[in-house]
Amino acid sequence: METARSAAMPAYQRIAAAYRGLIISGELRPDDRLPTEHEIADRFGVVRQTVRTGLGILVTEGLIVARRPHGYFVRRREHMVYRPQEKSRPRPATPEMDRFSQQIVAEGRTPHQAIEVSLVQAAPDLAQRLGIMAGQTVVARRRVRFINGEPTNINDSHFPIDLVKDSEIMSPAYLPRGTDQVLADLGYRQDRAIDEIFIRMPTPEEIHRLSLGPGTPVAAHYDTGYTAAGQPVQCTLNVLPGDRHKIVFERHWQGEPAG
Amino acid sequence: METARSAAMPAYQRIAAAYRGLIISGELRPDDRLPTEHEIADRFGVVRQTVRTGLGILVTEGLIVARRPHGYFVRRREHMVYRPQEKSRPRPATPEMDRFSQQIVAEGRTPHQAIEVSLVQAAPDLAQRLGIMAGQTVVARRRVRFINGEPTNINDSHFPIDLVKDSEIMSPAYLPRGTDQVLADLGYRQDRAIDEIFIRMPTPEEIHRLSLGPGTPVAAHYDTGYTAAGQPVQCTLNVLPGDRHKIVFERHWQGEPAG
DNA sequence: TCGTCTAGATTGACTAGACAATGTAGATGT
DNA sequence: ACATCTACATTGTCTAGTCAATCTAGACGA
Repeated sequence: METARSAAMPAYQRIAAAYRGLIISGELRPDDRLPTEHEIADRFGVVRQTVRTGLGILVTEGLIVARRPHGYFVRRREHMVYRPQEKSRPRPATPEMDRFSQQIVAEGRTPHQAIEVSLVQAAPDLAQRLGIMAGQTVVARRRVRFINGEPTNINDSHFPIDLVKDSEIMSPAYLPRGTDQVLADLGYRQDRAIDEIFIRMPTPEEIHRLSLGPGTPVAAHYDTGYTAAGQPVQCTLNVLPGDRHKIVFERHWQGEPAG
Repeated sequence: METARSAAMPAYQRIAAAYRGLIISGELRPDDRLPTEHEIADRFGVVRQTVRTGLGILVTEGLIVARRPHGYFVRRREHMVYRPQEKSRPRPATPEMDRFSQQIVAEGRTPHQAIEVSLVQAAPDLAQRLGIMAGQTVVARRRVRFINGEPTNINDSHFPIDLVKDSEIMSPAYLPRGTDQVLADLGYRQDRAIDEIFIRMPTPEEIHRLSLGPGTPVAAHYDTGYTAAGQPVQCTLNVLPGDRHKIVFERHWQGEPAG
């Protein structure tokens, strides 16, 4: 268990570096157990608290998890593919499922979602994207999507209330047509969207809704849809935990043809 | 921002929640100073170590930074816009600058980059994307991009050595044409790319190259380019610190025209 | 056999200190 | 006036414990 720069680094960092190395090199594999805090403390000649500080780093890096009273285990991660581009393709003709559910079923897994509709005051970030004043009322369709019973991502759609009041969008029921089609039928067909993705640590609310462990960063994906006239008509915030997703899209070259 | 569950929550979480609330609500603004650990300890009736645990959470969430011996400060963040789509547009006719530098100069800031070329053995993730065996040699053009003297992102391009040996790509000099054009001139014109974005905490190497503070997640953006024949010819890993970037792209609807 | 209870191992939270490291501001000396 | 030094406040690292919470495996009992 060599430690590189041993002398210069504080003990807790040496401990973190040692086990990080074992994990990255593959010597410790997913679901493998680390020694107990007491054992590590003895090996490195420090007290338990120092070990905790070191392992705490690896926990916040998302490399290990603590399971009391079993010990620390190397974390396993598998990524669901998230394709923002798919949203602007015509929806396949299976009106009883949205794209998310279709993809999950195609992967042989079981989707589930709970929709909740509420009226909220637009936070500044949302208001700016929807072109309204902060604090104005918007309709929020908030949902957490589950795969095999586990919360996987957040999908909160927001609409200016003037556009959708009295429409189906106000109903917490699942809309087979999709909200984009409902908006189109109301005369607000979208033909352009701007996607913005921020990388950050989750808020406590997000941690709660997604049952996130510590050390899990998220991507916050704002999808703002515009009509041909340039009016923003919806803004959806997708929150994707980093340990459960990869974002994938494809590009084809514009300009002179290949040859 | 009520603290809810106050009684049930451990003290260090109450402390974190309290100051998190002050920051999110805007009561504490960027660059504002928090009370000292001792003061907070007195206010909450705990010892300093408990305060440190609580503030440590906010540090790893990226909300505050500690500056010794001045105290804790609310972190300021501004995002550089990262547009993966731009890469597949024809390059504007300013051969002395790449797209990154062009964008930065247009924003009135000063770009800088240091390129380093080396031969490395392909790690499994890279090998898979380039369609070669893990451990085979690839050419790596590694660079850290700076804005106003501060490291901002990592851009490491990788090429199978057979394709580029003896070409300009082996030179650590800046290539005005761009590596894509060099590849095209060698007969490997790309016409398609797959983008994959992972959200995770940075490795120690990335922390070092980018001088990242604690609590900064990154987006790891793999850009793999293919020829018309479907052969992967380059794989670039961009590492974007979450506190300095937002990823932006735009979609236009396919399917029936708007109306 | 089957359920229940208990002891034990392990992580979680916290106390009460000590000393080190690091900038700053003020004191000091020339 | 200027440079240098020093005291100090603050965070960083670490020790040495205590008690709580949680889950398991094995003992025990009906």
